[in-house]
Amino acid sequence: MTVENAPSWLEDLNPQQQEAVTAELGPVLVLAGPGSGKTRVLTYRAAYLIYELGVPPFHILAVTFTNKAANEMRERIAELLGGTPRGLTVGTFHSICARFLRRDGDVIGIPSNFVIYDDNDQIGVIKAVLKELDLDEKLYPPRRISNFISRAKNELLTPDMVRARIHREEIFRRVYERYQEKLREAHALDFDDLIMEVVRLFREHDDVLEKYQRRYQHVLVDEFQDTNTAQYEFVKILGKSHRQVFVVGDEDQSIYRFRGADFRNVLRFRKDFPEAKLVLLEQNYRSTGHILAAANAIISKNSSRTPKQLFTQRGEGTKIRLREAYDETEEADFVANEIIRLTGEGYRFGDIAVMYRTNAQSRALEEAFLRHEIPYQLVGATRFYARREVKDVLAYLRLIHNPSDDISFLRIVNVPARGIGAKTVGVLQRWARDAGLAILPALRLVAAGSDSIEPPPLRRRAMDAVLSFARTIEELREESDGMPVPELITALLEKVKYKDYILKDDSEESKERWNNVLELVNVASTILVGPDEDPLTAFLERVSLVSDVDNLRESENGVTLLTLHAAKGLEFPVVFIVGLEDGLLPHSRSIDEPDEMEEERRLFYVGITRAKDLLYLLHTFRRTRYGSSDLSMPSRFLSEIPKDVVENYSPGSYGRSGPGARRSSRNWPFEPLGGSKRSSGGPIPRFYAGQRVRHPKFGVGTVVSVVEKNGDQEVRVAFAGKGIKLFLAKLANLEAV
DNA sequence: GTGGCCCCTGTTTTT
DNA sequence: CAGGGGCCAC
Repeated sequence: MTVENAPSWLEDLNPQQQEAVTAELGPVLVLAGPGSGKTRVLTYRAAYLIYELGVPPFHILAVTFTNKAANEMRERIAELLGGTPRGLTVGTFHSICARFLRRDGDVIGIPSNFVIYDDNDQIGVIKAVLKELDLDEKLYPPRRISNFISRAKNELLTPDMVRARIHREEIFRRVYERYQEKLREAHALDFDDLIMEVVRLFREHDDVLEKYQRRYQHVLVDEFQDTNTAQYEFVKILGKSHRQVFVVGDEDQSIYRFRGADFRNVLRFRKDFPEAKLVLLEQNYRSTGHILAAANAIISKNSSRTPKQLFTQRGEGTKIRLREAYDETEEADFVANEIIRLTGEGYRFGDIAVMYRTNAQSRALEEAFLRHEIPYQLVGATRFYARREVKDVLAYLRLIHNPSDDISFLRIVNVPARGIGAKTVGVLQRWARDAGLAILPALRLVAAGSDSIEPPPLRRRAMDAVLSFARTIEELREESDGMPVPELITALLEKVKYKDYILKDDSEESKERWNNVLELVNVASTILVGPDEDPLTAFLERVSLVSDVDNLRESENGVTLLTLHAAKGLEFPVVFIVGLEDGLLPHSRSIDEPDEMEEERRLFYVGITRAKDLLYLLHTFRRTRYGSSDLSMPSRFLSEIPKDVVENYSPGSYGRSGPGARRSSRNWPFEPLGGSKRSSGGPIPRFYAGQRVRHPKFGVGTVVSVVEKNGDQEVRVAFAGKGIKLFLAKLANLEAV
């Protein structure tokens, strides 16, 4: 098949896109810049295989990283072909692997009703292990250990394969070992296991591997630069026999290093599939010229990349609007006011996104939006599924589904309170462990009067409470078989009197909690269950594997608030990026590591390239972090943007020229925003406690305290009748009297 | 065993 | 600033 006789529906692709879509069978690597039609190429390729080459959809596997991307791909393919092709598999790495394991995991000892442990569950298991091994959480922080374990698993390393170089790593390794046993006992897998275990399944069982290779003769992968070693291996093994592997990615948008992603998998791919056809997509259909120029300038500073030069035919467009606000409150206010102004120009709220480096930054924005009555939707942050009440209900469901799930057992054994305290729980844990069983299954044996197990050493009262709890779960389990999940949730809420527990006072917070529980019932009723799936299994799996962006409703007319990470793959006519300060972007944790710095730069690049028409870049003069306010420096990345694509922007109605307008910094190539009165330069006065000073507005006062900060002084001055005011020596026009 | 208070600490990004 | 752990009083 060549481009010349391509069917008409390929005509809306540019030559490079066509080249990729109609590439001969065999491995294909598409390196696609932002906005160059990456997803389009992927969906057209799938459609092309089916429609032109007559490949049965059954033989196609398309893999993405988020459910949202998977759904989009499925829909777009359906649009092209006029209906969803039967048997086509589209899903995330995690959901696909979970499915494989439910079906075939038994040969490597994975029960088909396994639960998926999330982050918090993992920490819970690690803490339990630390207690068991009598290790101090202070010395061996669970968070670190979980990262350690995750990193190992992403590299496909089992505990015995991890080589510890220092004592501490050896401890981590042992915790990993015991952690893994505990997961197995609980019939649980964590996120990383889903991938790693499938790879193990494929490696250890040729027959299973061959079955999947025969089924999936075409493998398509989106966002290939985000794969970690385990995911790469998954793709490689599956494609080994037929080599029909079509991957699309962009090294410049690799922003998940911290969770094991390695964009060098692109290079590895070229080595493992040397015959791979390489296609570069450089034409950008999204952004205007100025925005693209900034993006190109930023990313070209990175050393490890395949040079690409994006171009657009959209014209130069509006210059980038750069602004400094005094602090995060003013920054948010500026964004809000500007959004209102833009809606007057015909933009809709839904056209606009505000992006930031850390979730904590969303707060100031939310507050401003509430004040200005701007509708918004927040992606991520305090996620619905992380809410306590939601997790409680899910723990009940998980325990019903899988009685060995000790983490869920521990979570709810005393929720609502039923007189089973920490001591009792401790006894139960030790007792079950010695018996080599999970807690609930062990209790079941006791309840059944089995003589294969000694009852736990508990007092009568505690024992009764525990057995009653076990019976409750057992009854729910019996009643629930095959029951639709919403009904099951309702039944269990009733049975354990969860509503009374949540609504024990009638605060707003309680009501909101209860609403969340009801929302969960609602979610359960919207989940699609396949014909051969158990409803509860399906529900729990969908819920475990949702990502933040999955919940983004594009149809809704609200401003989108999201992290730069969550923004990847999206586009908006108007984008605000806030908090462009050293320490935030680039993040302070990355500044002394060159590789990390390159990743921060890519993150900025991803943000910039989300914008179609208007891009606003904001930073503050001072920012409150961890409760205290510090002076901030503009992000060093800002100085990498060519000056001629930036407009120093100050909208008419909002022309404040606060202290932030003045700055002398080598980071700072841009003209200050107008209005500065204070002459720059000249010696900055030094102050000391007890000194008498004069302020132009407050008059004469006494210095109460002086704190040295970032080369400046924070001066507290008491004024008679006006209280104590805080100033920065460099800015406030304080003079010694 | 429960609930409340206080201190302390650790603060990135997430399937 | 906020979540968690430790400690205390019921």
